Amino acid sequence: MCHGKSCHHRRPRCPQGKIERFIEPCLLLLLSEQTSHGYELLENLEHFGIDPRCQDPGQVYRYLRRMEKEGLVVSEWEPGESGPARRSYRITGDGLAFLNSWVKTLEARVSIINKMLARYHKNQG
Amino acid sequence: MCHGKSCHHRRPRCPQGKIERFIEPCLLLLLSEQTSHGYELLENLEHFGIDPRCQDPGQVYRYLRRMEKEGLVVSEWEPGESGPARRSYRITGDGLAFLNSWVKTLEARVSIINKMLARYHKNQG
DNA sequence: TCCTTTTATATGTTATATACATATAGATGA
DNA sequence: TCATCTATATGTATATAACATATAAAAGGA
Repeated sequence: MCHGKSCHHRRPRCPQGKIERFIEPCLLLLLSEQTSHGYELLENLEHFGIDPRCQDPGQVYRYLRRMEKEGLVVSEWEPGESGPARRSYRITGDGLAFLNSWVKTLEARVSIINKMLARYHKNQG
Repeated sequence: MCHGKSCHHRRPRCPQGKIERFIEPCLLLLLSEQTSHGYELLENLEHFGIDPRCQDPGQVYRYLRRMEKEGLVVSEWEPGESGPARRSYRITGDGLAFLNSWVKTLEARVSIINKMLARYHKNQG
């Protein structure tokens, strides 16, 4: 993954049109499947089509800490199997409920974008 | 529409998950269909499922001015049929091209969100 | 042993975007 | 004349994302 000091990759400039706070429901979904820690979650965001090089690692850690403060997840330190200790996160009941409401929001968003795209394509056709 | 001083409607608190700068492609799409002015565009955003009470009118005018500065649209003052003068906007070639690239971006976003939603629903099923 | 890389977490600062509030003014009609 | 509708615009605060950097344990090679 190379986020270390020696890595000089530049994250590509990511274009507009991001979904605000989208990594939040993604993290909650991953945690609804199994407990995990920041670094692993960062890698697994890739499964959602989020280029990990596009993703600011700092943001992931900040979201996790915030979600814990809000009671959506809980964490505890855990010795690393190989490597340094990790903060292991587990989703709570509130977290699951919040994920459900996020899903409704996202479905509404998709429907709005699709309405716009349909109108665009109708004009072209 | 009641945006006047005497209107005490409060815009409902709109939840997270907005698509960043989404009104920009919506405005460009509307302008690709016909020239229009800010106030009319504001009302027509409703057709995209955007609650006009959720939409800050000031944002619409700011986006129009910015897009003009960027050469995506051009404007000229026009006497109002009834009511005050309007700034009438027309889309440019650059604006049409930009709309096309926005559409690609939005299609990519939809596919990412759908991937996430599919995974969520698979877990529930 | 020293140095580099990988794994892992965290925060400071700046830039951008949105939300909220308000100012201005011409036209219309009671 | 006074309220309302139409119409455009900007000031400011807050939220979000982007960019940069700090820290440190463990693993492995020279």
